[in-house]
Amino acid sequence: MDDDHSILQKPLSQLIADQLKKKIWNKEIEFGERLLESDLAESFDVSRSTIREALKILEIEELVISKARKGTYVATFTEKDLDEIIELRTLIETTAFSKALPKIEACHFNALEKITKEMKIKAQAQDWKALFDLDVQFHRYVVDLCDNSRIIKIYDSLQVQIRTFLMHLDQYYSSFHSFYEEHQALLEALKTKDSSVVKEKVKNHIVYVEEKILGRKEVEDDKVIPNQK
Amino acid sequence: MDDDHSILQKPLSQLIADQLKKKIWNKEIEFGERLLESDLAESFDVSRSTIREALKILEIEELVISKARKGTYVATFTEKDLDEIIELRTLIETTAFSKALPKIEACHFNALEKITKEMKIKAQAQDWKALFDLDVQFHRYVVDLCDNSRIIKIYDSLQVQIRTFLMHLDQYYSSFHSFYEEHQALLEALKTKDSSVVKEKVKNHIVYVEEKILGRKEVEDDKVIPNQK
DNA sequence: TGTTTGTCGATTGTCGACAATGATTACCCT
DNA sequence: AGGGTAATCATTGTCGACAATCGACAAACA
Repeated sequence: MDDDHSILQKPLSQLIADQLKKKIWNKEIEFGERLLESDLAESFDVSRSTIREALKILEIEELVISKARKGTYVATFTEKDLDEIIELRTLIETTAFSKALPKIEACHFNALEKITKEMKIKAQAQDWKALFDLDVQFHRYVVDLCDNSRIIKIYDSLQVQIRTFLMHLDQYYSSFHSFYEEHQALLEALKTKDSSVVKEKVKNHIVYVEEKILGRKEVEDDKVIPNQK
Repeated sequence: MDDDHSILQKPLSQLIADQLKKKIWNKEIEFGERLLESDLAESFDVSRSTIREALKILEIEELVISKARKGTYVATFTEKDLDEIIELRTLIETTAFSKALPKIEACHFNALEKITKEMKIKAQAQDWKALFDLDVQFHRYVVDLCDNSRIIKIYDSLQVQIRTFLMHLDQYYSSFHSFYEEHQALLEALKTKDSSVVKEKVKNHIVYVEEKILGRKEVEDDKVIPNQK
């Protein structure tokens, strides 16, 4: 439907990769599904080489995995994957926030407050998608101040994976208002300029997201989460 | 070694990628050098498509960076990059070690002790290359127990980058014996099974490596080992 | 009947050629 | 002569075809 035969400034393979990503996010392509190069080439009306490059891009983003001579498949997310992602995100984000702390100026607080206020509006409008975008924006804004490109890159990679996972959930378990309050609290924590306070709040926030958004209860030693449909 | 007209079980592009990696490590290709697809294709006697795939593989490993329509270049390592890598390595490795702690059994300690003893031997033989391999082996062995594939993957990626950097140093500034002692101490720390002790020691160890191996601080009684080749 | 082996189709890997784009040079106009 | 513009050249992006390999099915053998 979206014809991209307009002026292409970006490589075609990149556009294809983006479209494929959207298709995965829109559940037009399921987890674990095999991505057949020839079929994709036909459906996108490009050559297989281009598809190949697009798949390599998605592989870098860890959205697909390809095994030699066995094809490439959309990455699957098990409970274990989710645990890993959350653990890593906690580690990376507490560090990034802590590192960003001394660099935060008034202007940054203003930007963050603007985002938070926008959240309040979208929460009242019950616009989940907008809220999610604002969420990403908020966290990414702070992480970006941490001055370590590798940490930022890892965060982005995690964000893509989280988004992919969220998009595949049938329903979200969060209340709109508490979502806004959470980020308000996060902002307040940042304003204390106290590293340990911030770290604690970030950790707390991620646990909150885990429990509320994903509908998980307390994390016990054994995983007792009925996730299968 | 060089002629790959034997039975290839792996994709040609992967072999090329490996060879390119070696070339970078052997300083046959310098940092920041442009990798011209047509030249590489000719020198490896394969098609440009294959070279392209190989470069994409190296891009995933972050050994090269490619800008659209501007070519791909060998990644450069500035002081800032080194700082970033060390910071990230400290974060990842303290976490991984700490997570691995409860999973370490007697058999693991045996394996680690074996590695450490081997280090002592190689230290006496002043075999730097073997020592370096044992070093990687030691750390990777523990990290592997942390039960988070994403953390392991990040660690591997860092290791590749560190190796790339080290290979380009003209000389090392470490004493062989202290190198062995460091890992012995690391092993002792692990045996305490105390998370904070381990984290502290790992942090300390990485700083040690930074200062000694990379010569960021002057070291009094150590030899300077020329980096052959 | 169960196992091995050979053949075939499907799919990925590799190739060389063409197209699009960026950089460089040569040229023209004032 | 200088600055801007058009021709050119080098290099990456894309293409369609061929080759190598894998998986499945069928045939031969015990």
